[in-house]
Amino acid sequence: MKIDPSNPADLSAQIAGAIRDAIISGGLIVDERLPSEAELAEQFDVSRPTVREALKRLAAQSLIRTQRGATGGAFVNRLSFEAAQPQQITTSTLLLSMNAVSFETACEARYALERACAPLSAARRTPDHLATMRAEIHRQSQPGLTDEAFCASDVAFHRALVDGAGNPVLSYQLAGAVEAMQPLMNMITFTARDRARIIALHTDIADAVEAGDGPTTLSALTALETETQDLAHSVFAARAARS
Amino acid sequence: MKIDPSNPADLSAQIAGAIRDAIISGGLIVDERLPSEAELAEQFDVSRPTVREALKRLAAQSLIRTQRGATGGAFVNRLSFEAAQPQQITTSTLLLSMNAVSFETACEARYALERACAPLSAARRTPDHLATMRAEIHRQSQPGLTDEAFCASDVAFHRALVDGAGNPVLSYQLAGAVEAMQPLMNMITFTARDRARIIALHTDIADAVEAGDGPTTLSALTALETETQDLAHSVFAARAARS
DNA sequence: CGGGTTCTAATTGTCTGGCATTTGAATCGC
DNA sequence: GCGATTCAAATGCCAGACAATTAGAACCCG
Repeated sequence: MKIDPSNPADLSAQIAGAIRDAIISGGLIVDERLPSEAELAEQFDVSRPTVREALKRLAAQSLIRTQRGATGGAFVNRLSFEAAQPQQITTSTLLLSMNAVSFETACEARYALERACAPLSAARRTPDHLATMRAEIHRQSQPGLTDEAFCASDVAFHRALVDGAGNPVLSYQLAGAVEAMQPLMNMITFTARDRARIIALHTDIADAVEAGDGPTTLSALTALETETQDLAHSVFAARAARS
Repeated sequence: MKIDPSNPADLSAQIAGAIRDAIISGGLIVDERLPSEAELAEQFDVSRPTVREALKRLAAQSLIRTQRGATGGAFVNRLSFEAAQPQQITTSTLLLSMNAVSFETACEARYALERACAPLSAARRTPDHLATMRAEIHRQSQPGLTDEAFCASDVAFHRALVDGAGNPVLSYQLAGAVEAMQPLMNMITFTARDRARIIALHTDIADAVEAGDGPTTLSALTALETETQDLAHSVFAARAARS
């Protein structure tokens, strides 16, 4: 692991990159302890604060964790799906909000990905997943629910559907796509009739999943996408006309 | 933006979190300049190195960029899909390598997601995407290609397919799933006959995409998944028997 | 008056040295 | 032997300073 002092890039970035490469390539294995900050400083011929900045960069990506005390130090983290999801969600949310992605594009992506999970979920979902879906449908039908709460329940419903596929890779990827849509969905006001339609389609999906019927799940999801797109279209059109 | 000195968490982590929240909530907008390190140190009542550690954490997530000089400082980054992809790929790769995800699970997720893009790609791909796919097929048929190069070309082919959908959200999400599979694919040795089968299926996919035929693209993709799974199964079985 | 040059101030990047805090382990007393 | 104490190692944090970079202001000269 070497760095180039004449490189215009920050030393801390170079050091972080070197350590990251070592982790990715397998040179450093999970739970292995890195040299102490003082030792790293000597190895790379930089000061301790510079090493610390590099370690903070890695900590921000959950690649390492630090522990104080006698046997403390920096340790290579086992990157778990649970730990990676919040980061994934944050990044996805910011990507949508900062890049003027249209509702249409985001919605299309989300439903396309969900349809990828639907047949698997219909085949493998546990009773738990199904119970979560039913519970969220019930919550959505409560009167007096705010639009935000309705959207949050919608997200929970769809995440249960995705998790039902029993594939952690899919759950991880979809978490970003599904959660990132929430701020966009929150821009929509749902009338009672809109909610009733959505709840009916959710029920169709839950029924199809319960029956293990992949194709019906797919068509219900597609109907829900159409419904959502139409709803968003009319809401945005009305808003544009009013202003 | 406030921090709690008695909080057991690192001050730099708290500060980074406070600034991150400000960015997510819209309190700080794209390209806005943050206060200088000295000013932030005063605001949060910490030292400059601590502020710097916080800023490095944010820089590691591409949330800010820094610039030296008179009008320099830290600026809120516009998180672009291009900038986010390498991070997404790194994380996905580590998730697979560190969590003993089976080839089967990863492969299933990848092809499920790809199938989500396939109909869209068949409908919208530009001549560029098609040309890339054909070029990669051609490369794959070159004799003397190493297994690594073959896999890399395979990834490029599939990324072109995904990008053909013309949906940046999908491309972003899929980049992680497709690229992360490469290390797993590299564990497989491809015989000439294996390659010929894969190339034939790639050609089927390219033909279907060129014809704008979504269903055929789907079935070709499914055939490719089956082929890949069978291949991996036999390779791993042979390896297990030998040892 | 215009254009190029120099100067200056602001800001980040880095270093030195130090102290505080935490925490496991060794040591000592019983 | 066992518990309490001490110790040492490591991270967390701070103060101050200097170097490097950069944009703009001031200045000089034709």
